Amino acid sequence: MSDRPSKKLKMDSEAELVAEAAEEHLRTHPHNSRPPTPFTAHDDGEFKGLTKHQTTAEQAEKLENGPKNPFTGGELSQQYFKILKGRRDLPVHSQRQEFLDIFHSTQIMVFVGETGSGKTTQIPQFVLYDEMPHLTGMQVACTQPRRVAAMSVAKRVADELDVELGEEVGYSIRFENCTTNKTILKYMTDGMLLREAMDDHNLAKYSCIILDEAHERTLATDILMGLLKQVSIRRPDLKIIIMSATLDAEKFQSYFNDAPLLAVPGRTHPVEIYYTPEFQRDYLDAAIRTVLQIHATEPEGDILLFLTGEEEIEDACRKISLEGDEMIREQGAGPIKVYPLYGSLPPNQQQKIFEPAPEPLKAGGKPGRKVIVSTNIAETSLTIDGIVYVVDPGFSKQKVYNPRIRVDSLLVSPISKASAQQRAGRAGRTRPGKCFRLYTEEAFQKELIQQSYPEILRSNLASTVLELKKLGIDDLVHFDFMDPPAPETMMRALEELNYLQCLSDEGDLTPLGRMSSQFPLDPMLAVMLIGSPAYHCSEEMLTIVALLSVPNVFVRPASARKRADEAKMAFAHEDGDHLTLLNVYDQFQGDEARVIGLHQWCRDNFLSYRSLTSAKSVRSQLTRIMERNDLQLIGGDYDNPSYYNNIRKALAGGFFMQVAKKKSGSKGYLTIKDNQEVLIHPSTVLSNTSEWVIYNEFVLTKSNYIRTVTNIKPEWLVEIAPKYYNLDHFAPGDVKLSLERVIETVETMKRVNGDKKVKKSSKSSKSKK
DNA sequence: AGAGTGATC
Repeated sequence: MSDRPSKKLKMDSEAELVAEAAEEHLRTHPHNSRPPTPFTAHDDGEFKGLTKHQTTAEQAEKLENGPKNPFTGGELSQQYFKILKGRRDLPVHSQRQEFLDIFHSTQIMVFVGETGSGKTTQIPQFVLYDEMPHLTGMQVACTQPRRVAAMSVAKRVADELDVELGEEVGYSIRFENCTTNKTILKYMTDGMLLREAMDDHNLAKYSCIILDEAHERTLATDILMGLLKQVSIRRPDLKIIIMSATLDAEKFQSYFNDAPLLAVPGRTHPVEIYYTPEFQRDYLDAAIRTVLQIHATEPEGDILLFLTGEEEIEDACRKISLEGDEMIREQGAGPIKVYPLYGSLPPNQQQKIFEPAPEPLKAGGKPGRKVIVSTNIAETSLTIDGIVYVVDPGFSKQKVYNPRIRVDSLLVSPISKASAQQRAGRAGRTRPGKCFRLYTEEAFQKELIQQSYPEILRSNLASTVLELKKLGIDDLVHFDFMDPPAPETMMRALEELNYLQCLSDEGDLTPLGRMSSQFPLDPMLAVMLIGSPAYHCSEEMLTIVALLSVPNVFVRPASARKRADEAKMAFAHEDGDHLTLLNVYDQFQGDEARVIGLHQWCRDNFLSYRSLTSAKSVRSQLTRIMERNDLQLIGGDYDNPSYYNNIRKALAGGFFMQVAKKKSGSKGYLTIKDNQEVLIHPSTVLSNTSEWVIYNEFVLTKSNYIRTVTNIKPEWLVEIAPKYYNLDHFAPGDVKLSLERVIETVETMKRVNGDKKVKKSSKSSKSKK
């Protein structure tokens, strides 16, 4: 508390910065004329006499005790007091004063609260009582990695504060802004806060920003941390809290200039960990045996088994069910019910995991047991109460990005220690549990890495780099990432954005780049969309882009693969998968589907209702952004013979870097520039005769595949992207030779046509067939 | 010839 002269000096410059921030705030929020700090409540409200950043836990608790709602002045309900009692039992409550002391003493703090500590619901409320945003006109934001979490926590906290959801407490997620000008506490997805930051570099409307679940290290969280570190200098009045679930908080502390830490214990039951004595060669088989053994020998309680993917899970479910039935017949075991759980499962089937375990076969008989076989989704996104046994083979599918060949792939890889701990914790939510790890203790100690690699190290960064540029960060090379991505990944992203003309040769944002950054899309797709009015097909391109940014619309259940493939062929377009997607959407929006009912129509045609409806929301969001940017909404004339050609040209305008050429005398293709040998993914509708194709993605599974492909003409490419198709930069080979011939032909045609002058009217000709 | 962990704007 000593006021040394040096500090005094610093205070002065800080005051200047505060004034600057206030000015900026005034510019963007002219209605608010209050200085950001210091602030004492003088009006007759409940907070009268309290000074911001000097309140105590006692004062806050007194206000919480009523009789009036301190934030609205309204009456408090019975329900409120009932919940308040429960809140006071949460582990964080006993450390409220300790929290406030640190909060007051520092601009940035790290808060570690393990499962059950109450951090997500309580800490933001602690902040409210100290920041008094309802009196200062500022807001408190709390970010979550997932939409459902943002929504459900906001609802809970609205109840705890006895206010209507969307009024004082609200949430903001994509497609849904549930806040008003009364909102003082806003739960939001981290991606949403990042979007806001792109238009408001100082996040001027917030007086405190809480990043929750920071340990998950999502791309958005990582960028926000880097951004907030910079904003904290420009806005000394902004408080920042980094919340994490793991004890591995030193990394956050040291990143934020040795920010102080507060750790609060969680409230979970102990979980006993068992390891296998030796390495398991076949983890799938070991997992199934372990589940059955638990069922045969362990007391009542449900089982959660972690596997890596849909097929593996469905397979395991079948086997466990079969063997379980045999155990009932032969050993008199209790009944067993097995449920799969993975992301692409329809919601009604996902819900089934919450059904109670089966009843004993006869009264007083052996208790029934529920077994859930799940992907990582049960590690973070979904919590299931009643799990007592966890079986953890130690693997998950993880995204890996290879910048050299620009390939995203999903690899089955060993999980991290943190993940293993998280999985084990799932057994202790309702009572003490057991976790069976199907690897040795030595492997756990020596082979598992501490934390999973953050997403930023495993992703293509094209959209991230564009976002950073839009955030006003010019010097990306020296941007202070918590974990800096590989230089090669950054270079690839910069290069790609330059070819797309989103960045100039100097690395500055171009008007096209600025516009592209407004779309929640991969820059390639954004550029394609922005360019589409020139080909008279922005309506069609909106549909295609929307469908490319939702999960696959084609459903292919293992039990009906052949019928599903036939259903798909009914939508097929001879020129490829993008046009096939367009056909699907047009029919989804058509009369026949409406008459049958969209759900039924989707079932009949093996299409995902969920994906198609979410594509519809994406499409309307993208349409609004097009309108806002005065981009023409225009659909082609279906009867015009060049209708599909225009769409294919527009596709090439975005995908000109993702092109493959058929290898002569082979079923394979070569990607241009990289000369990677690839196959067209078996899911395509395209026959194997197309010479040149553009592809949506390059995936590495059992082989190198290009997926979602459309047949194009090479002369379009050299016209659309002459810079990229500068052949000096191509390695010698088959592709280069073909391109040289193409360019030669194009040049010749230009020369010949140059004399004749191309007729301008050709575009408007609507010749009917 | 043969196939999708999870999430987000």
